[in-house]
Amino acid sequence: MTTIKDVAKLAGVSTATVSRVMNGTGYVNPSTKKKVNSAIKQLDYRPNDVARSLFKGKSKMIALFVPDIMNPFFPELARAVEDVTNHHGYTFILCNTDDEIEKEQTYLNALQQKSVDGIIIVSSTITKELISKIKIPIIALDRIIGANMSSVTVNNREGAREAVRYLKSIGCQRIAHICGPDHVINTAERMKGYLDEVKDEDWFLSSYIVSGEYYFQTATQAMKKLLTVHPEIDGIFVGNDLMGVGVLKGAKELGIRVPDELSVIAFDGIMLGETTTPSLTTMAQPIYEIGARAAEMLLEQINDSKYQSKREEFTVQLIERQSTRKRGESIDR
Amino acid sequence: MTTIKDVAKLAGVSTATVSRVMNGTGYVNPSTKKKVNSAIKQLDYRPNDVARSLFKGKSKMIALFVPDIMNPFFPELARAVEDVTNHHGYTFILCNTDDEIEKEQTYLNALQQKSVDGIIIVSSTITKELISKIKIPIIALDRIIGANMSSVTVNNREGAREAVRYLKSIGCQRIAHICGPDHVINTAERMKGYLDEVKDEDWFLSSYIVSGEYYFQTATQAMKKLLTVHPEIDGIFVGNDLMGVGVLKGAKELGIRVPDELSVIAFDGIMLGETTTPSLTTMAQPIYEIGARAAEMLLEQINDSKYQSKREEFTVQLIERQSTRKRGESIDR
DNA sequence: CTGAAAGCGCTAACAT
DNA sequence: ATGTTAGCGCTTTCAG
Repeated sequence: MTTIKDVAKLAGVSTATVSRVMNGTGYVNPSTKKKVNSAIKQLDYRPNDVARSLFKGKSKMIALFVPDIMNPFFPELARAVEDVTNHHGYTFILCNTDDEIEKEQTYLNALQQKSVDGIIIVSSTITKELISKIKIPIIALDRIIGANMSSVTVNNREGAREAVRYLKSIGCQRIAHICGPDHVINTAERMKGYLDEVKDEDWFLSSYIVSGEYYFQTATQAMKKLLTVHPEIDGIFVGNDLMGVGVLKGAKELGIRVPDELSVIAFDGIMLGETTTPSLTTMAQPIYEIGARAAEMLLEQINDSKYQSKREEFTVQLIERQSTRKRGESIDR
Repeated sequence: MTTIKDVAKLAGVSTATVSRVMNGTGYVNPSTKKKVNSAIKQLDYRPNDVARSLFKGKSKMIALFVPDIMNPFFPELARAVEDVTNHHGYTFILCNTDDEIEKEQTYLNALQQKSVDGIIIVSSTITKELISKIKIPIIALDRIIGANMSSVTVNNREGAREAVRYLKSIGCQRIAHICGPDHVINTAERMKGYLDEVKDEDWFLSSYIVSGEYYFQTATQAMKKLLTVHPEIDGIFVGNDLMGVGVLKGAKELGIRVPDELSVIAFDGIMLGETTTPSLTTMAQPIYEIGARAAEMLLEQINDSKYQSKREEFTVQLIERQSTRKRGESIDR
């Protein structure tokens, strides 16, 4: 490996000078600068980032924690974070935590020991105590963690309300909800939104709410059980798209026609929802934007000593596709 | 940040001794070991990995290059690599290259400067020259890169043949192929397999082969155009599952019933293929296994100075689902 | 404008 | 069995 010394020797200057031209710090005579640059080129020299990191205590790396990389929502999010961070010269590290606090703990330690500059976290299990022990900048994404840390989220509750209102507006009379896992804050928020709209309806039953655990297969099962017990259900608001697709699958298996007999709306707006037939109506999050915004905020926090933590909330947007239709409207396919 | 010096001071020993107990190298008196360990605990000391890396020239990090993180195949693969590497105490870095050689180049440099210990690469664009400049261990995954580097792949050609033979065996008379992008070696292999089985059939036309570029939407378009021009087609072998789902979508839009009028088989075996209705018959790769195996090989190569490069090929397996059915068989749904 | 030298935190000879 | 010391490759005072 060629080092700064080799360059210095070849250019006939000191290592300090080489460092100066590399970093553009301090004055250096144009002619020596030329010599140095040509030496660098000649040797195809690249500075050792590890040595740099050791000196600076920074690594030019940032990490993203996601609970489930197999849920397409997270690759889309990761993609955004990666784009932004790369663009600013950072190396991006993706960590899959399975929403297990032990894995989060392990990653947190490992990354800290590597002088990672900042972390974006999607987590429901991580605790404030754990975070407070970490001195590096952290941003919460998709789910608020608490404490006074910055976060980027969407209006889950209002989005859920909108979804349910939409179902009502197209004539659904019995609306159920397939929710996510208990411990996820989004689950609670979206459920609140659902309840806001249905709890005073005379048809509402608490057994209209079942959990699909944010998994495809679990949602299929849950949906089938639900519709078997409650065949009167004609609309379902599903907690995320992955489960929404599971519900579509369950309907097919039950011989229930979507959207003719049952309207389904979900949440997230991932590409998966466009692949099915019928395609999935959904409350779409601006996935790329929130990922990108979180990355930008993290970079601000890293580079600005007097950064103030803030919470930003984005709005979800209804995307009507084929899994919902006004009651009684004709089938034109 | 607490350093080894702090620990040494508190324990009343030298930093060398602390280092020795941490690493379990050399002799150290049980009683001093105790003192050191308690000092470590008391200070909640964690060694600085950057300093370690600088000294050792190794970072305990390994990276995986994938061409498209939005294709669910790659998260599944990444998951496997991550599991294995974490299990061995390595930090895992996922790099999305978009199959662009510039991004690969950039990542390669960045990672090398960070003393990354090894890289697993899924790439069609990377060149032998680029690789040969890198001195760190590299393994090719999913696609052979050439040179004499280790690789983990599947029997694409034979798998493709099997897929087409299966289509024939259930009575398909006109079998088309939606292939991936030109530059991907898998595309070529799978196409060869297809051609092996159909090129001598009197019905075969070269216009039965169209590209879906490994994208969902492109495949949908390609499929619709194909079936419009060639309505006689009754079987399609699709280059991967993502496109397979696109083909299913296209069929729905065209009003072609799958599998009654058209049988569709794809390649990969990702979870996405189970989410659709009909679910997708496919030649399933052992995704997790090949990812895990590549990771293991990389670790071998990192730790074994006399490692011999090798190529391992796994077998794909037919998974019959709902997108294929024997001609003339009754519909029981 | 440039060089000498200290030091980031750790490990591995080399002494003792 | 333990301490001393010389780096790993880089950056940044501090001199000149």
